[in-house]
Amino acid sequence: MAKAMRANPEGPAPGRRRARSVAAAVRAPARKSQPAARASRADKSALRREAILAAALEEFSARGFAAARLEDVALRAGVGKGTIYLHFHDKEALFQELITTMLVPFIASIEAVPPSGLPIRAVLERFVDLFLREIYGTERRKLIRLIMTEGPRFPQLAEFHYRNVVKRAIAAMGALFASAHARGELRNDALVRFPHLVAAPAMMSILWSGLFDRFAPLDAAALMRAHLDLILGSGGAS
Amino acid sequence: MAKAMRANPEGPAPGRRRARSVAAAVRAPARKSQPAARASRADKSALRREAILAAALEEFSARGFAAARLEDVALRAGVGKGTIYLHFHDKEALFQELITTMLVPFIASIEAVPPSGLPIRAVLERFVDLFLREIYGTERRKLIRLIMTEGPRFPQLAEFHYRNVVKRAIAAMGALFASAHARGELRNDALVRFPHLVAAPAMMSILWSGLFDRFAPLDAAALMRAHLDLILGSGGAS
DNA sequence: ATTTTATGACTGACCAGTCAGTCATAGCTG
DNA sequence: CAGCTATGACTGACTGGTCAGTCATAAAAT
Repeated sequence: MAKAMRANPEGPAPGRRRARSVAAAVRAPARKSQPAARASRADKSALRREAILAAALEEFSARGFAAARLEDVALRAGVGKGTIYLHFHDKEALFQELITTMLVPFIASIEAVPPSGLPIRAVLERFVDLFLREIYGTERRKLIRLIMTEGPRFPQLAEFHYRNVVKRAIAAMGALFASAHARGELRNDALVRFPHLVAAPAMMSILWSGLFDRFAPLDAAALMRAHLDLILGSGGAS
Repeated sequence: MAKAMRANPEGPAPGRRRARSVAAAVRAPARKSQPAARASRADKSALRREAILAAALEEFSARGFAAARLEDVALRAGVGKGTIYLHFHDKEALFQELITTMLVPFIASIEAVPPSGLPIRAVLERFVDLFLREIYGTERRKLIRLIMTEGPRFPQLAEFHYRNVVKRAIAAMGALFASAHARGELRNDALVRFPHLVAAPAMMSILWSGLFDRFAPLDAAALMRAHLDLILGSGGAS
């Protein structure tokens, strides 16, 4: 009895051997603007940190926070286990920083979108494109899923994400819908009262991709477009 | 260093002492139809099993599969740890049976809903009520969230759930929308092509309740009603 | 008394986090 | 510039604690 226990390994565990050391990549002096400069210690350190974060995203996202092993993270990053602790205080700090630092670049761009006088349809189409290109189509999708699945166990993280992403996005969307509604571009005030609704299919796509894509792939782009048709009442039959 | 590690305990861990033994409840001969009959072994066994399942739902849902401790499940169920192994082969089997047995009663009712000639709006309102009353308003909500969060690590479970719940529900909804569309009750065919869309706000409500309810409660009933207005284009302003 | 069921102390595996030792690099010296 | 030393980034074997699963014993049922 007592077989492994670690649910559904996937990938890394078995015959994996330490990813081709970052050291190799580091040694290559390929710095764009200063071609001749050797990688300094600071450069290498930063590269290692990045490698650890990328590896952590993979492992946490494949196994969940509790079941992910830091040794696997180290292995995947091509560093020793101890190195992780030179960059992060502990497992939880690594997790929190992973979420935080990978999301921060996006926080700025959330409200930076010009709410110009474009028709609501055009604005939403841009958001759909943005979502598909910059989130759904990248490893950021895994990040969002991590927040959704681990959030309940990390209240600080959920709160951070709420205050910095969700709340702002909802406020921005609400304003957008309010003005569109005032201009008579919406059939009713449902979206003004619950701007959340516009994002529901996006969340669903992300969840679906993790759960059912294996045996029932979902065309997220088509789904999102259909959703726009649905809530904005485009062409269509009948 | 090396402090506890178990992220965000909540509830049970500290000074908890074994829930008032089920044995006590079991001993009370309160059987409805056979008032005099002592609780038989089979009855007691079944009660214990139920208690374990209920406790497991609480623990798994609060901590996640990997971090939940079977000793806590036993404590909460008011039984010894060994007793769990009289009813379930191992931790994973307990988890899978939890999901499976608590969902099976619902599987039947999914397709049993009369797709009679009612207007689509009335049918959907019933579904919304059903969802709010039988899922969102009960501990089944935790079950659904568990599937969403642990599903990726338990492919069998995800597949079971897909084949027995999701696929059927989508098929039934699709048929419903197709006939409504044929009768001219829908503006376009978005819902016919992606019946998924009708469920997205329900999924979102469940996720939200686990993540953000603490500091930004969401009125799920109002959200669902607004969603119906939105996709069916009811009264409203403008 | 015998059989069935329940229990919780125990075991072994596992893993987060540590730290003494290694070694590449920065910087100094002649 | 070549050689040498000091530095601290890096490593992985190790420790301590945790927990799934077992099993000898106790309790209950018949």
